[in-house]
Amino acid sequence: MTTLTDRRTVILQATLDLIPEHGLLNTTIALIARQAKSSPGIIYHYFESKNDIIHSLYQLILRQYTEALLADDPLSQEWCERLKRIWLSTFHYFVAQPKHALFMEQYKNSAYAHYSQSIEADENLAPLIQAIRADIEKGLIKNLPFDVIYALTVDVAKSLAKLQIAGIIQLDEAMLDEIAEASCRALQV
Amino acid sequence: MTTLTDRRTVILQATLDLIPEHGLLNTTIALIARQAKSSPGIIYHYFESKNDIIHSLYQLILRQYTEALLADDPLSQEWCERLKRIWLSTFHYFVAQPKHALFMEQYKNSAYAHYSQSIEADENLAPLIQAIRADIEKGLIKNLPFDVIYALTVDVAKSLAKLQIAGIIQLDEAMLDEIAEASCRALQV
Amino acid sequence: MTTLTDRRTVILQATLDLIPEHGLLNTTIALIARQAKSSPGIIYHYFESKNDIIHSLYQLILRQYTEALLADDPLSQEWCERLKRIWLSTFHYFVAQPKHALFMEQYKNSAYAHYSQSIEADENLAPLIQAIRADIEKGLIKNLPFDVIYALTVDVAKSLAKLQIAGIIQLDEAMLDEIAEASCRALQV
Amino acid sequence: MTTLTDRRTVILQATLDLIPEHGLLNTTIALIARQAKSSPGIIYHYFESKNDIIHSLYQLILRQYTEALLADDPLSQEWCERLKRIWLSTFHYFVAQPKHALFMEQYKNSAYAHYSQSIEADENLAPLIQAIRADIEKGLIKNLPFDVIYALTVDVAKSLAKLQIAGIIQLDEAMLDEIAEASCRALQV
DNA sequence: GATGAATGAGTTTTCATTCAT
DNA sequence: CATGAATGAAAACTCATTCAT
Repeated sequence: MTTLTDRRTVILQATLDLIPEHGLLNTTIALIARQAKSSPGIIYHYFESKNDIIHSLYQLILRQYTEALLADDPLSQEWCERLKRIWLSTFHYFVAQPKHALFMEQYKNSAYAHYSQSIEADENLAPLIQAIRADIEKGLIKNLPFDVIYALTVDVAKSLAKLQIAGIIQLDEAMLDEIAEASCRALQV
Repeated sequence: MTTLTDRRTVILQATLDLIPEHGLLNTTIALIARQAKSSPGIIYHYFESKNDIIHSLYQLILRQYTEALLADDPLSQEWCERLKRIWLSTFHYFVAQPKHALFMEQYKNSAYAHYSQSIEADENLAPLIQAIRADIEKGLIKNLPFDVIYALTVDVAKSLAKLQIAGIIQLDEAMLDEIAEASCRALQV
Repeated sequence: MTTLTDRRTVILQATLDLIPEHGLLNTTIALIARQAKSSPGIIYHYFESKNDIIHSLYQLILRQYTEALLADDPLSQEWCERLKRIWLSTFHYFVAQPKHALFMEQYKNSAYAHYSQSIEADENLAPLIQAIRADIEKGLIKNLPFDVIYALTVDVAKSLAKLQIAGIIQLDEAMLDEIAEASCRALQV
Repeated sequence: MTTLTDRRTVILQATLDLIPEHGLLNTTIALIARQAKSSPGIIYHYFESKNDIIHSLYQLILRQYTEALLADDPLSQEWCERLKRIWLSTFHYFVAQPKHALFMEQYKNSAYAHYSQSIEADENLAPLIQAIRADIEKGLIKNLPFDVIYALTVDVAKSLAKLQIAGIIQLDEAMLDEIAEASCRALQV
């Protein structure tokens, strides 16, 4: 028996399947409906608008990514290990979930995400932010805005993941470890 | 007397003025025509399609950026100084040309840029790529694909420039220098 | 125990509650179902179509109005008193039942009421029509088509009732009596 | 050479031609376009929305009606003659322009006219309202709100015009004069 | 009887592109 | 060269109606 959550998920999955190839704009409701083996009308039974679908999908992916990140237990680590875990978790997550990486990129610079704000506002990341703040206060890593630290670690890992997905580069574990290691050095006081 | 190049430039500038605010999708030909104090019809005299406008604008901005980059003479520098110049030139260029930064983002994840390829293919960057290759061969910097080096320097600088433009962070010259310095350390053998 | 008539009535009442505010068009089956604490499906058990609901509601209201009209015993009156009773009953009925007045207006000029015919065809009004015919034959009131007499009395009363409902005018009993009186004079030979 | 006004008029006329038969709802943009021997897209070159078309048409018809009314010079008449002229002008206008009568009815009780207000607010009618006010002050006609007087004259005339258009009644000039005369008596002090 | 998910045709609106002037 | 009216193929979204449960 299908539940409300199931149906929503099927629609979100269909959307996720289509966006990397078609783009946000060309992923029409009709296309989503067909991919979900459904009809345009029913989509509006589960979502208010195309906007709602896109935002819901964004939230879902963000939640899954942060869960994966925290599942790797970066909180209980020493500072450099913590940064490396964040870096490597991010890279591996998006290489494993290429559609997530591609969707996030599509989303970030679309009309759907028109308000730009600090990632510090993201509640999912709260424990991580606190841990890093503590590292800064202990004088272990440079006193930089969290957005800068994020850009130097997560964004870099995500961007290399995309290059790997696209087949442009092939980074092995040793190289990855080295690059992750570099982010420690970059942030080290 | 207006030349063909002039008219094209006016149209491209109008497009650039509109996209950061309206987005690629909502920057319609009619809007561009009005901004360029022209008409929809004449735009098709100078460009084949909206696609053509977007791509031409992309090429123009890319050329201007690489010119700015090379104008800072990174080629004749020692390896770390070279990387820092690339980093700082990129940051300053996009902070000075916020519309360029915003357009590039809009472009990168749109239906217009659907083919992804290595930036090594970019002819404008050829001399820079050669210089860095030489640094690698001399064993000064890590043996990484150029795309990775690019991601660790240019992309990071561009991404921080966008945060600065958005007002989310405020990096002063000292901090910038430190972060640029960090990219040396990150790539150092 | 709920009877078929009960359920139909609940649905019609729900429809009547919604139409004044939402209009005929925006009073969707889904909305009616919710208002009737029921479901879209079951509505089609009691009515053939939305059309059927609207027409049934129209008939119901028309019947209730004519009942109220005849309850005021205009038949046994002298001609002018009769016209005044019709006038005043109509006015008071629609002021007391504002939703009925508003529905009738919505209905009259909708796609639902596309066939226009003489009100003389309305069986409910038969006794009244006969009484007025008799008045005409006795030479008491002008020899005008019944539709004209109807327009000069009932329609005017209904239209003033709507103004009163809307709060545009405030007619007291004295004024009402005077206007009703005027309809006698208007029809007097 | 066609002017902007011409094109707008053609579209409004097409709309007016369709509404009596199809109703407001079923007069789709596609239908209007076909009737105007045009295309859906161009409609939006001349009007902002379907709403805009409907409202513009309403204003146009209202203006034409009030012009016809004032063209009959009711202002320079003695009070009863004035009322009769208003009555007869209204009747003849709508019999001559049946589509106008039918459109006005469709409009009045549609989602397009959602705010109801006193007709005293209608600027076109200002001189007429003043003349009637003066009549009231001179003690010639009853002291009633203008909306009531309007309902007793214009609305009645319009409503009989519609019956005549529908072929339900056939009023000759003598009868009309008599009914118009009756509105004097109805309003006489 | 009752539910509400599902359908899909139909509606308004947009916009790149063309072309008569 | 230049204009801007005109086209028409989508797109998002709605809703009466059906039907499996």
